[in-house]
Amino acid sequence: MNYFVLADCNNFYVSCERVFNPKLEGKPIIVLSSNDGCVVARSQEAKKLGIKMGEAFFQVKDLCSRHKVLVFSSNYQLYGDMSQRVMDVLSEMAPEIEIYSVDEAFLKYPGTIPSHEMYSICEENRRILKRWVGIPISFGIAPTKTLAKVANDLAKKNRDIGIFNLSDPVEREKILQKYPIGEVWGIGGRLRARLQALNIFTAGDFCKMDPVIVRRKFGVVGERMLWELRGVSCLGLAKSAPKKSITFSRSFGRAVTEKEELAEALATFVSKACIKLRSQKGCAKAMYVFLESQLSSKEFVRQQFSAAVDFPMPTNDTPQMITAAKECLTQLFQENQRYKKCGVILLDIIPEAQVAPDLFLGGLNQKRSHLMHTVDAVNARFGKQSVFFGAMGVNTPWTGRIANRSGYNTTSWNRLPIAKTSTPQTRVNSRKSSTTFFA
DNA sequence: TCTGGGGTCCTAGGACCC
DNA sequence: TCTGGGGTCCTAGGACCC
Repeated sequence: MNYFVLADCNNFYVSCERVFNPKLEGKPIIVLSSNDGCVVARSQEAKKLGIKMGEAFFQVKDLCSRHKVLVFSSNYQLYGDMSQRVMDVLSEMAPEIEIYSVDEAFLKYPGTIPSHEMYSICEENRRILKRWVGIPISFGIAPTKTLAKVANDLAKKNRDIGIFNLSDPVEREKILQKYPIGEVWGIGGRLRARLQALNIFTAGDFCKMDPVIVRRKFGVVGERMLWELRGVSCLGLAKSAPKKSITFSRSFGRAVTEKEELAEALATFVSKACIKLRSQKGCAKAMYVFLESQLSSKEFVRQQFSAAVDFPMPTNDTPQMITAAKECLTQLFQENQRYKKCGVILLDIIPEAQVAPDLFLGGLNQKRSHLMHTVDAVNARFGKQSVFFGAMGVNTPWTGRIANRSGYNTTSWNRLPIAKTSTPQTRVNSRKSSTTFFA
């Protein structure tokens, strides 16, 4: 038996904002999604005010201004960079690691370590991460990944300690008996409803079910969940694998009606998706292009139009894909539509090395491939979009709202925080904080 | 006025093959 | 009269995750 430990950063995006602006400690803070659409992260103080995850911002705006909630637009460059730092440190700490999301990782330790010692290891890891990176983190310890998720959830409920050990089977049984089934990792709204209809309300109830029946009613996924909750590990650490599909899409800041603007947006998304594709040394066999328009301003209903292209040879060539995306746009575009969003998805991605030369088309175009890699190298060295394709346009009138974005404290020399030494205590201030109070 | 963005896995059913 | 059986691949859709 091994230990699975789920390390999960507390209120990650909020914590990232706080690292470079300590004045934010103890204040209610929320971070919004792209386009300042809805709430994607909340500090404890904001949670206490009743602001829900995923709630539309305009619906809580008044509440925010009444309680002086600090509102940030999302700053993915900052969060991505901070995530990298956290994961680097965690990788040093554990024998094995699976980076599960931007703010979570599963760690695996050998079962020979005594349970109480696992606890001490996590205490130490927590202390180091806070000190080295500045991000508070919680640990859940258990014999399976699903139980580690439960343990982490319990750790978060007592964040001063921030660690919960669910290794002891007797104690575990008592806890699972009270743990709502809908909170279990892998149980969404639909499955919860189906389980409740069978009088299964807690993880403990579920554990008592017959595996054969669970298999029949809920498939392999259900049965796996059952054994995991019973303490039998079915899910190992996933190896980091190249993406099988890459999506790039955005909602617009306003309705877009011009075909040219859509073409520029699509070219931009294709270009970004291709950079990601080449960075994992992949080629896509197909591309899917979609546009979304709003049916009416009263109801939140969107209509989607899509087209797909199969490439004669798998490719990662940006100009070729931009051309293909433009052809899709021509098929899809309708005058007098008010488009709110568009995007591209690169599909059926295979490793570059596996692209078989075609009898008639030949192999990958070496010259073009070299050009693409040179463009990527220039942009990596001199900053994003030092070189870009004309088709992407320069005005980007379609970009979304980002009213309150913090600085690029970790990724731009011009935005480094300044340490003031004139005051008795050294304080770190962000030079150009665009934080605003809604007052 | 205003509601994000990016993924994965599994299953069922149809097409097709021998 | 009587119409097999087994396998693979592909796709769409469902469900879930952060």
